[in-house]
Amino acid sequence: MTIEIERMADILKLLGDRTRLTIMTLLHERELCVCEIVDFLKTSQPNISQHMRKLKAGGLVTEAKRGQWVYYSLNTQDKPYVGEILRHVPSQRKAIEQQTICEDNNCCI
Amino acid sequence: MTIEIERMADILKLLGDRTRLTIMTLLHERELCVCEIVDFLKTSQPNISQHMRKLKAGGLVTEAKRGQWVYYSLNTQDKPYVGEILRHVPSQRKAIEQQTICEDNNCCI
DNA sequence: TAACTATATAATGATCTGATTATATAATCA
DNA sequence: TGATTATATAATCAGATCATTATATAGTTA
Repeated sequence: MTIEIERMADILKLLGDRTRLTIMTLLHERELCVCEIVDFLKTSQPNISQHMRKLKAGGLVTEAKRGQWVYYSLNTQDKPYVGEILRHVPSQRKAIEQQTICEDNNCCI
Repeated sequence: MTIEIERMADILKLLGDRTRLTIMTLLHERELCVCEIVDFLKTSQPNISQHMRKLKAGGLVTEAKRGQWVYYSLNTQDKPYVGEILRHVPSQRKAIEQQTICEDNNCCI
């Protein structure tokens, strides 16, 4: 029981960071590769990579390698409260659609 | 919009700590005074006091002074996802009932 | 094979955080 | 009023966290 609280606190801590919460909200719309997330968040690739590693270690996302790209998607079926949280975060859909992903460096083409 | 994500991340960060998440779960059962929380969590009074200050600053709890005691209760009506989270934390009700609150120092009598 | 692209890892450093110890404030009680 | 109880605040510190810079790995393409 105590262990479960600890585990939940760890998950909430992962969500309690602006960058990671935004990433999770983006992934709530659709699967994305690292370079898309980098483009969207206007931060460095290693920064995103480190955050993805934490999210993966926490079991919140899964990865799928395709060619030279690594696609991340949500893995939160077993944590209904995470879905509930993401449903309450302002959607990033419009922002995603408006942005021509990878327009600068033409990644993921 | 971005501001709202920031705000949500701040709230989730508050919940992303074992001590505070347990406090919130206790308060989800009923209003409690500081000394009861101290007794339950087996930690120091200043430690709880600091956490309560953070929770209050984050708008997650409200306080009510009665005599020399300060009672805290949840203030999450406007944050439905917080209630959703707390509903998924293992209940502390039995633990609360089992424990004779303040049995050692007879506080809150 | 060499150059290029996408991603991961490592090292570093500034900042933040949680807990402790000591002290202050404020209400109650004898 | 003085002692006691409940709570808050301040100072300190070790450890965690986030971002950056530099470098490594691995797949792709010319």
